[in-house]
Amino acid sequence: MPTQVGSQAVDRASALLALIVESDRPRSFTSLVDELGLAKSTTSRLLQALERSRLVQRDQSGSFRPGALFSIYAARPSALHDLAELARPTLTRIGELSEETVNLSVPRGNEVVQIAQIDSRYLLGSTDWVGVDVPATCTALGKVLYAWGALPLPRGSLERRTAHSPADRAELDRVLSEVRRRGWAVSLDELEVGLGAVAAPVRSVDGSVVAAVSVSGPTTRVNGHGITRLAELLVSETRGLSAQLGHHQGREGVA
Amino acid sequence: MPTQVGSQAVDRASALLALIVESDRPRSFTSLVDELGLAKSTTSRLLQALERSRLVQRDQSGSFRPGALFSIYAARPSALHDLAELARPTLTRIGELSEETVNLSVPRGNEVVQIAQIDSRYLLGSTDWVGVDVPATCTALGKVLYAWGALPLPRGSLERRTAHSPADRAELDRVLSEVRRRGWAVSLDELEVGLGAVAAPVRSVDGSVVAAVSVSGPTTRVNGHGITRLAELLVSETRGLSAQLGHHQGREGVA
DNA sequence: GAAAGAGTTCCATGATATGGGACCTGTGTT
DNA sequence: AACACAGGTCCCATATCATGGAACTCTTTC
Repeated sequence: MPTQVGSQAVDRASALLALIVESDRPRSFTSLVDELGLAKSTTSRLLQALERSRLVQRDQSGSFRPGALFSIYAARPSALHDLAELARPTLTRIGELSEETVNLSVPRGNEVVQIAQIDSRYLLGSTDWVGVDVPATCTALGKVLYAWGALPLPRGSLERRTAHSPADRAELDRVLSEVRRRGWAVSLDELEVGLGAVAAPVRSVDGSVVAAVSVSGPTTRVNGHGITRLAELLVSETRGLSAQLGHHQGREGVA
Repeated sequence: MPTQVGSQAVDRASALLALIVESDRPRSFTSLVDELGLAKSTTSRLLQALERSRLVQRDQSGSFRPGALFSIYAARPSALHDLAELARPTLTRIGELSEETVNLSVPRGNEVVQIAQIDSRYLLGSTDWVGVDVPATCTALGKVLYAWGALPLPRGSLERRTAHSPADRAELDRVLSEVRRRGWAVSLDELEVGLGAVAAPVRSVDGSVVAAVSVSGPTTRVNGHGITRLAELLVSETRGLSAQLGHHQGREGVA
């Protein structure tokens, strides 16, 4: 099972590029040589080619970072949608296994933005469904994003929707540290009586939380034992998704 | 001046990739073949290699889009900083030519976030300086982002800081359409008496405005004739920056 | 049902990537 | 100062690997 027939040079260059993109800090020439085991001369030539095409660039110290083409891509308004595309298989799987509604959200400013939803296994349309101004402290997704600092904590008093919504800052802090401890968040009757949700974090290379995935449904189904089952499903699936984003277990970030 | 000595295959693959990343929408196999003039077989092989490495992916219809590695990169919290890195030469040049403070901002949520600043030609530290809760309608940067829909228009009545700040929605609308007409925005004594600024938009591949660059200083220097000079400088420099992001003149987007 | 279109696979050919080693350059060591 | 060493680039003969034409498959169109 050697390299597929076809394009050795391109495969090697791509491997270099992947290494550079997936690590969270610039890579030195030597570390790349060591990791891929290629000849120095070959590595040097390939990197020069990648540099010429703006796929990598060198920082002041000569280490390699993702190049301008990546910035160009990241500046596209649609870049986040493509994250949804990447997550699609995971979301679909969660939807099939749980038979509930699944959401993928990212923080934007002080708000939680939904970028994908699976509802009885159909992925919703193309436009972002911005959270209809729901108080994020009452949602499982919001709690996850708050818990790991992906979203700035709300200032002032908390907006509540039901008697179960977190009442004040002290209660919220308690809830969030519980979320961090367990690794997932839950929201029962907090946004609306009869509505329940469980959510887990998606992490990036450097361990920071960049998104959250939730499963939600009526509390007739989302309750007691069901919650544990859903949480386990979510945690294992989001762990896989995080790995796709280059996250390595055990790098849980500082926050 | 044929292809540099070294790596034909990698250069060609990179050219393909650049084409895919810099275009606004998925590219069909044939359009890529036509544009680069490579043999179908070669193109096919190279694309397969890129696909294998997650640098490109096919959508349902078989067209090519940037692959998961790009999403991985875009999900990094630092992705926007890298935009600043890309813009650095441009900002520095503006700083040297204008001898005033230069800022690069992007919209995030409902706010304007500064991601780079040049002050008497020094680039500021690493942390984002979030706009200290300044009402964006009183700033040149804010006006640019509002004018082309990069930032959702504020709801309710406008916060004012001086007698020159836009007073109401009607005035703001008038100002914004003027901004669109001219291609740049100005703010004089609107945020603080004695403070003046000029700003111009940075556009992405699809023509949408993704960022803004401003020059600001005391109205003793930023005034009358000086403003026109600064605006011309800004417009020509941001046009160059937009081109680096893949924007082509004449695609000014729909908004 | 034929024909055009889109894309992949095959294969002989030689152009092109390869890696060893020379070479350069900057940095710390005696 | 002279020296050693690591990090990196350049050069070049070799043969491996990419190349493009053509054959082939699958799908869409008329």
